[in-house]
Amino acid sequence: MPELPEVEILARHLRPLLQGRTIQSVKIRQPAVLEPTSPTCFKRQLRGAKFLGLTRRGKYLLFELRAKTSRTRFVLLGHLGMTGRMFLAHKHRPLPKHAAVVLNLGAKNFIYDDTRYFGRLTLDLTPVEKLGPEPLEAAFTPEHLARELKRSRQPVKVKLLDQSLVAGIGNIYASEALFLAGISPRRAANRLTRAQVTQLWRAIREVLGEAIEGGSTIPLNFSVHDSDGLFYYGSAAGEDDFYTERLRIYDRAGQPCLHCHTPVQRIVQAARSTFFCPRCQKA
DNA sequence: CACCATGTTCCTTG
DNA sequence: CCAAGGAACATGGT
Repeated sequence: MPELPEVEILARHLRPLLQGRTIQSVKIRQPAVLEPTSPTCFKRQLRGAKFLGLTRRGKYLLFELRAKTSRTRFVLLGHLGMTGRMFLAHKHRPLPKHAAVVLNLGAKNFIYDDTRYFGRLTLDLTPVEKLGPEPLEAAFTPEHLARELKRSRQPVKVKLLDQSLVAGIGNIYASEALFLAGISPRRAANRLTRAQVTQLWRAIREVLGEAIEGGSTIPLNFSVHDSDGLFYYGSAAGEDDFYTERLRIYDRAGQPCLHCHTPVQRIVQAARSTFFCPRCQKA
């Protein structure tokens, strides 16, 4: 469940579990997720390396490691795509069907599982260089947002998915932020008023911040104890209901708007679903 | 069989 | 060079 808030929650969860652990061996079951890094290069670099830290940038996870022989630091980049999960599990647990990469840490394995294999676990860091500012940090200002939106005639909803504008907003939170800001997703990015830009800026931060808080304070939303007593990100029974209950507009087509009870509309923009209230978010 | 799915990149077109 | 649109990637759920 990977947009910025979910990735942030995962990073906070994994950080203390990985810190100080050494990779004993590496199993690659789906080489495509390493691209453009080769399996040979990947194994050579990771075997014997130790986890020093873990940070997040947009929807990416940056695993900081120290190499075995050279003692040099390097970064392993992770991305969950649409269906990726990363978690620790006891070494004797059977691997999930779509486990793409398994890092043996001794008693436990670090598993990257991804049904559709759209995600990445790679040594290539170039995607991170193209990202815009972090939406919850000081570099993301209303002025930045205004300047970037001015350059585009695309619908504002589509533009919010551009990771070079601001990093971490995905299809769900784009709809959520526009709903909170009371702006139509169809409005051309460069035609928002100054007041709307400020509203949108505020809404983006509120929606993402709230999702991190909500997800991180309620254990059921993000983890469940497996038979080994280990945390497991995702796939908790009842999680989907819980998760969607927190969303105000996404996936609510036909249901009454929480503000005015007008039926929520679903439209398609850039081949992706957008949800909005035609009354609260007028064009 | 149809359509839908939390993402990104590549290719084409203008 | 840039903006914008669409296909591709691969698998599963309804």
